[in-house]
Amino acid sequence: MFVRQGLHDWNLTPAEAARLQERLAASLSGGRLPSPLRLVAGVDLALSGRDSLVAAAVVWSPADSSVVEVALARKPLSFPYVPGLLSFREAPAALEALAALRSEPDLVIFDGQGIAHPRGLGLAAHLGLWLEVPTVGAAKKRLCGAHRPVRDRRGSKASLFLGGRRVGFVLRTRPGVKPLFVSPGNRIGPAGAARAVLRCCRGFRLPEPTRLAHIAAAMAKRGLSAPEIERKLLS
DNA sequence: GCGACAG
DNA sequence: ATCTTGTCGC
Repeated sequence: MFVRQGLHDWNLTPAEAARLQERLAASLSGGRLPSPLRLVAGVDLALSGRDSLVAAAVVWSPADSSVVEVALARKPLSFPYVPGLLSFREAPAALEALAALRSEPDLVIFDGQGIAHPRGLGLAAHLGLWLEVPTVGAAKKRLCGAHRPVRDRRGSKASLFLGGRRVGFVLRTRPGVKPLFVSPGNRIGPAGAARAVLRCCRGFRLPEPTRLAHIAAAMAKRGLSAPEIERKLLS
């Protein structure tokens, strides 16, 4: 899919990275949920060995719940894991995998926060600046923000507030399991982000695009080749 | 100083 | 995230 180039460098110090986030957050925009939603991409990464990351991008079709395409990318680790600076660690590999996709998804879901971030620029929001389609963050844990309890029914949600502003929703994608922290990345709003994620859920806690990307990344980590992984996911 | 802290 | 055994439930 189309990915912008050269917005800024990734090899920065933690202090520089935090300052850059505050500056970039100002360029984020809202928007409506694309309709129809034909193809949705999901991205997830896994540690490959002790010094590299493998990113997996899976394109999925909501219409028939089928996998359309899988792309992988492996990059050496160049940034430590620091809460709040996750994008600087995962973005290079994630962007490379997305750029390798032949199809053009209408939306991309990431395993992490969108604008529900201390400086308003979580993984999905940051990466959204390189893409021309809406991005959504669907994290398994809370990074920041406060919310009311969420009822135990599929689709139930509670607004996630940060600094007096609603930055997303805590969404129950499935009864009996912990809710997801959904927040818009770029080119979409909180409601659209939550609707998109719920629309991609098929009985599991995680939306299919991200769930499948997680499986693909885990297989790549174990040494399986891209063709083998795609073959297994397509079946 | 004491918690909280995406993956 | 990753390290790890058994265990509860459909």
